Amino acid sequence: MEDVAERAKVSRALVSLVMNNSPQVSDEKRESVLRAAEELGYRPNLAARQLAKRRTQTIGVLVDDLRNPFFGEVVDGIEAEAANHGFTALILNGHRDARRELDAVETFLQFRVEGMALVGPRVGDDDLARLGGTTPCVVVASGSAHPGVDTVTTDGRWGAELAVEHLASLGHTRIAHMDGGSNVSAEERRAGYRSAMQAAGIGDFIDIRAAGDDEADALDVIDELLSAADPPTAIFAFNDLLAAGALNRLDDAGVAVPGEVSLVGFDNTFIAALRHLSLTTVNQPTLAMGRLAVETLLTRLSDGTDEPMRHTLEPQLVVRSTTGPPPMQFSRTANGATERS
Amino acid sequence: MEDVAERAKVSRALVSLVMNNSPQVSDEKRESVLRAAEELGYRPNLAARQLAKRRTQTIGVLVDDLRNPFFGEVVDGIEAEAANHGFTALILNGHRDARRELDAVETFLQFRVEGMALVGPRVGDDDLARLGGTTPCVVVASGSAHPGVDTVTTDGRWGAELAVEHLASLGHTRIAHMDGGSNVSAEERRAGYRSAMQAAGIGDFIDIRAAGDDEADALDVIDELLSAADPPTAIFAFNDLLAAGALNRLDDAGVAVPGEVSLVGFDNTFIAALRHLSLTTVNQPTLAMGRLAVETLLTRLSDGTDEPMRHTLEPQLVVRSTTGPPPMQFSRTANGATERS
DNA sequence: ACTTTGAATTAGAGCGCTCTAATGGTCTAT
DNA sequence: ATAGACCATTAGAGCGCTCTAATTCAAAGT
Repeated sequence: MEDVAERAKVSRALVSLVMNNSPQVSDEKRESVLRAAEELGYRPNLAARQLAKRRTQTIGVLVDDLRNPFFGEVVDGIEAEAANHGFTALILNGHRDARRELDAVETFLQFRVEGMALVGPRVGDDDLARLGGTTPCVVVASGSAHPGVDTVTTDGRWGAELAVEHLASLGHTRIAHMDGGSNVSAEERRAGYRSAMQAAGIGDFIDIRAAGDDEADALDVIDELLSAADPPTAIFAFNDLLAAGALNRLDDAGVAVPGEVSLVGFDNTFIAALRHLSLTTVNQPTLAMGRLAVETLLTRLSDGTDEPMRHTLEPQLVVRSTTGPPPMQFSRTANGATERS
Repeated sequence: MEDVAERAKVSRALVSLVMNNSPQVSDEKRESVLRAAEELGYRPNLAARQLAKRRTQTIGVLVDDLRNPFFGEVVDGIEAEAANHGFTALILNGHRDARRELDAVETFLQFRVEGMALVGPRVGDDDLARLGGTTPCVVVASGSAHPGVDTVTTDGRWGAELAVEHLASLGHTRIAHMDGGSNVSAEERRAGYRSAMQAAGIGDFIDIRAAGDDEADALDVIDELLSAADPPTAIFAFNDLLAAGALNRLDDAGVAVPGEVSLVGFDNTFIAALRHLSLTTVNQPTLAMGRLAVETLLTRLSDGTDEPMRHTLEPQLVVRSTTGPPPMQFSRTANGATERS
């Protein structure tokens, strides 16, 4: 910078003004500074700038898993909106592990990011609240009951209800749920599953199996389910990846979908839309979630509100080809009872 | 930091030493500094540290597209290896656009990253070389002919050859290639396709169609291909996503895979492994590529070598269920000519 | 002519840290 | 005792920038 100033025969301060394109610089000087900068290949040092400015114009984005396209889409939304507001998004990977998430957050904090968006985090509520105290922090796609943290989520309970209602309306009664295991948003979907099962009058059949969020997590659970005394005729899976894994295993076992078992996923990632899977699923408006996350952060930055901000978006059932009526011997009779024909 | 020093009744310098856990600090002082830091919730300011240290211990990772799980896997490898060496990986998204990639690189440069890994970049060779001059820079999964840049790739030519050989050995002669369009690695795979076609003695049937790298890019091309005068009996697609899109469209059109048309993808992403797609594809060792990318960067940082480093990894054909012999009327006769029966 | 106004420019302190060289202290060798 | 060696600790400059307040200068007003 020194050099640039010298070459353009101005002061360092003027160079700084030009670099931040301040309006109060004469065109003449601006030109000559820019030229000098160009010639010297000068590029402002972000660390120094941040230090002096005492702000970083940066938000941290923690992603649970880069392999899951769902998160990719959310992050796309966040990045786009952040860029709109002149912020840079720093992406860090949580690797589906609470400890590594905490490390990443620590890194963000040392970077002095102005806000953090945690996309599908696995850290507990108390940790979240502690973090939120330091720096604005919004949890995306994961939900948190803690009053100290802002959230942007799709209504998981509602989404689960949509899935179960859909299955129930097709005539299913034995609807099992492969849940998200330790995943934070798993609880909501479990609750939705339960309430919808009750509401449909088939609460007796509630069957929740601990699974996970990855294709591999589905395998054992499907085996269990198939070998149960009264196997389900429909399965509602925590997410699309899990559903895809389930589909694999069902196929292996020679079980027809939706002929013998119906299957519903969650997220509406592009893999659900692949014609050969054609998975019935619940859509989450990923891009909107990303945008909203950034807006929430910015509001929090300007406002001094104390109350937590909760944005809950509407899920949407996307019916494709993995759901259909249950096989005949399990279909529901007129009086609502289930019996073998 | 001032406050911590005061509270622990030591100098700022000592706090610095503790924070960088220097061995030459007495246990007593170390304890009391750590305690003071804890009590005050002190966290070193990374920007200040980087400025003073004149190094950032950071590498920039530019990803072409966060939605493509292939890139997610490569980035996972990079992050893991970077962490092993005490580096933080800054991830930025190129959004499949050369201009935005350049912006991202500019950001990296301002951050003074010590090295950059460009994963599947679309920027041209000349731009790459210019960047590489400033800061060590390795191109991953994209290839570059320019002597000034290091690369880590899977041999795309070989991979394409494997795909075509496989199809040819099944008896296909009309093998079309849906290429990667403007994608940098598209050229290599085109070349491999060509040479393998020639080698198999079916060079006359070479048919390359400009497509892209996304499911959507496949649609029109498949329509074209199907309505051609002499439609192919096999298609080699630039990547799995494109192949998945092709599968969709073929299904729409009522074309049986592999009954009427065989299909091969590239990358061996998890979607290829999904039983319902069960896509024959060419594997790229993603994790290894990530690790190797970081190693290359580190070597470049320590060594003062001038010559470019090129790591070319071995592709592997993964045969699944989208490939089979061509339909009877197109099968090859004993003398190697193709004719309708 | 002289002040007033305002715009363009600059000097210089300070952001929070690290690093070099200097300082003080303890221990052994002479 | 005294010098030398060695360790833990500290003072203070400096990293590359921004920002406030001060300065300069030209045009306008009286």
